[in-house]
Amino acid sequence: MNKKKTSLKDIAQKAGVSTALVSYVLNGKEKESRVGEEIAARVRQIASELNYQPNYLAKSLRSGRTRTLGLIIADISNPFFANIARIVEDEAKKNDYTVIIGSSDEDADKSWDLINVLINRQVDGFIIVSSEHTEEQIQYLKNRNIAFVLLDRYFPDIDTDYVALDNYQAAYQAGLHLVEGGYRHVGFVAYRSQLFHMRERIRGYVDALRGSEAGFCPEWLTEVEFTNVDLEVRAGIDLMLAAEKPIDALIFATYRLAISGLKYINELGLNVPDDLAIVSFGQAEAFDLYYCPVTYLQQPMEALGKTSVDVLINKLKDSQQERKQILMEATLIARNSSKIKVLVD
Amino acid sequence: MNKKKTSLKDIAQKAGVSTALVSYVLNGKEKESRVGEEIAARVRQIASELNYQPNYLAKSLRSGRTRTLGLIIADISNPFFANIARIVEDEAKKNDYTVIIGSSDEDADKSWDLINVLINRQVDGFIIVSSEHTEEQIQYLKNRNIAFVLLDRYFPDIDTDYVALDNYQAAYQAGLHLVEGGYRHVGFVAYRSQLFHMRERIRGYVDALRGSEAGFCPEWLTEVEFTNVDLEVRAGIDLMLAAEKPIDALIFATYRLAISGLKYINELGLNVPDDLAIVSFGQAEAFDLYYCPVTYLQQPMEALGKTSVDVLINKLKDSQQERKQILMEATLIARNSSKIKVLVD
DNA sequence: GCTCTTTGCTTAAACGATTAAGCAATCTTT
DNA sequence: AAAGATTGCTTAATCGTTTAAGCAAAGAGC
Repeated sequence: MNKKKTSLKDIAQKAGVSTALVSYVLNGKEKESRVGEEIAARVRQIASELNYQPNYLAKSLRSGRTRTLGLIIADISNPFFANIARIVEDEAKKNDYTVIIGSSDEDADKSWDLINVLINRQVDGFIIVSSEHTEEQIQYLKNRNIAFVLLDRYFPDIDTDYVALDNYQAAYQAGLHLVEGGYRHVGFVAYRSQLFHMRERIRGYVDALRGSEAGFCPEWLTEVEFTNVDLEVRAGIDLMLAAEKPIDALIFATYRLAISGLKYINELGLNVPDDLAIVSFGQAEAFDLYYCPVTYLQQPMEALGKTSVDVLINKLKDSQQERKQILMEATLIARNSSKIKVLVD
Repeated sequence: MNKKKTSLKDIAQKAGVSTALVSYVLNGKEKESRVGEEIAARVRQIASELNYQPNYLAKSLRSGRTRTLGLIIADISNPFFANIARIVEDEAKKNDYTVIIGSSDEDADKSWDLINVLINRQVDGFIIVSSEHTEEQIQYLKNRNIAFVLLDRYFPDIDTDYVALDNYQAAYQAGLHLVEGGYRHVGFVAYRSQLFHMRERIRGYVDALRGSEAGFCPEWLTEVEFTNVDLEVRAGIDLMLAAEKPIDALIFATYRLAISGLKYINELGLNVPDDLAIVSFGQAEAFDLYYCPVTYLQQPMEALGKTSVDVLINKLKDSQQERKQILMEATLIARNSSKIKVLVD
């Protein structure tokens, strides 16, 4: 029943030496500090007897580094972020870092809160999936000289390190895939957001359609609020189906949107892909279970997560590191939901 | 460009007072410590000018409490745990606690590592979803007098606080539901594990069938390894379908198993529920997307997560708290995958 | 035998906060 | 006016570690 944690002092007392000596021994600095062999052995012996575990608080206070990273995401219960979080956790652990995760719910105020709490807890650096209207926060971190790297989303107008997807090419690829598969009226469901990654996805989609025979029609683009996904997705799909030129294919800009939309398409009794072809961003087990496996844009999750950690840790080691602005490509995994259309005419 | 963080000392210097005074003021102890009004105002003024943010490391080192909880789960990328994690995070934050999450991958060694890392980081207490063969770790925490509460899984032979599901009644309920729906040969896919919650699920299922006309047949029970889910689920389903009395309904003991199993059932071209009825533990968006909405056992996630945090925090406030051993009930959400069978004979 | 180096340890400051104890100066009381 | 109480602050110890600096004893060099 060890009531109290054992400290350096306890070991020092029991060994009849100073805490400095114990510290040297337990940190493997015996050589540099010329510690006697027998005494070193005895210290180690006593340390293990007392089951000594160093207090990281004290270490950190002294060293000024906590070996802790803050990870700010929208919502850990969203599978995309949960996956990212797991990869970040593992990569951090490999480098002896611990991660503290915070969910911002895409809310700028909550994001501020999280950043402040984590700064107070002295994290060494941040990995941030930015929410809308958080440019100010990013600027603040830059000014305060706090290390961070943006993940998945970045601000083109702020010079920062980032690791993200090439969203334009991903969306373009999705649009092209459908057009080449014989679909002419391709809809797109996105979030109503000024976040660059979302604008890029929309831009990629629009460009792909503009390059097609049928062109792009604004009626085919639906933008929904973060806070009211289910209702607005339904309304959007209704509109796109009732348009002058009704859509025969639909791209979802995120996994969440796809889940919501596919449920509704089920309810409507529409047949995928005959009535409506589907492509979605982000992989998900759910897509495998769908009666018609869903074509999706596979993001290099592992690479995104690992790279962001590595970029950050390198920056912590050497603050003079050059800017790292990394874009990765998505891979389109074609399945039945977007199979080549058999033309009737 | 504040290069350095501002500390109490900086404020004290600028105000021409001692750090003690500053500490009293900023902690609202002016009354008890009889601090002059103007000087208090000045200190506050300077603190906000310098954008003072207290160093939690120092606070914690002094107070012996970090206001940090460790949450140990199997895998944050599993939606069940991700959900739990989010709820725990929110409830903790309400009480001014921060959570550090660690994924053990159901591996006892990794679990030990996590516990040790978090102890070194001086977390105030743990919320633990135990992996198999971690009884020793739990006993260690008890002996060291470290606060913790078990979540979702517990060990009947170790006296601890816990918050979990009544797994026996949940599985029993699932079995009964299918039997009453006219299914006679009900299979069960579980993990091969000595973990009590899994044994209870199996026991509940077996008892439900034993109480039915057709009784229970060992061939209908498949247990698969954590590490080889996909292959063993397939093999198990093959066996249960080829049994002397082939199954006409199937219960999955977890969400992961269901995803794996449903994929295979799709591949086999079996029709749910006509060829095979389905009930699964755990809700998931994926179940909504399935062509035939899946009947599932809804766990009171919110209550589980919140209660575990509350139990732990109460224990931290008052270590003499009595044992809290809380079992919650699952709700069966009946959908088409288990609809009442139209008997042919 | 005297200085110089090396060996093997200790002392003490520092990280940033909290807080019990102490000490003048002023105010109250009788 | 003397004693006691109150006010408004400071001093210094403390939490557990690290690490530069110091110091005594032993060994080396001449």
